[in-house]
Amino acid sequence: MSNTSSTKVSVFASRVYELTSMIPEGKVSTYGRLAAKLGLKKGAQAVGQALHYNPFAPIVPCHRVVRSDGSVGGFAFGSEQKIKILRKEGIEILNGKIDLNIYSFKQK
DNA sequence: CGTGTGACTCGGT
DNA sequence: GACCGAGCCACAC
Repeated sequence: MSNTSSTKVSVFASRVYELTSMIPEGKVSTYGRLAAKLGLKKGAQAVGQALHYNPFAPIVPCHRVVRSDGSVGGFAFGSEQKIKILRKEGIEILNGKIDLNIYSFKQK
């Protein structure tokens, strides 16, 4: 996903997609965690925007990124869809919330 | 270059 | 638990 020649998307966004695409199936990550990996411990919102503008919508598993409190957060195609997909991947969602203690994907 | 906005997060009420 | 306000960051105007 690295934009080598053209600058369709910002470098920041490219990194976000890269990190997002490496999330394994059945696991999830949070906006804040991705931001931290980019060196922006408080740029969770910026990460969220990058995913919102996500030109790789179906390619990048942006649905595996949720809020730090376990809420599914948002989704370009609607949070309902997001939940559906996550459940399909084997993630159990109770009350629109995900058990981060079980499904959170932490990589160093 | 200043402002507003949002798929965020945290702390207080 | 829900609502609110403040802080942070990238991006569009």
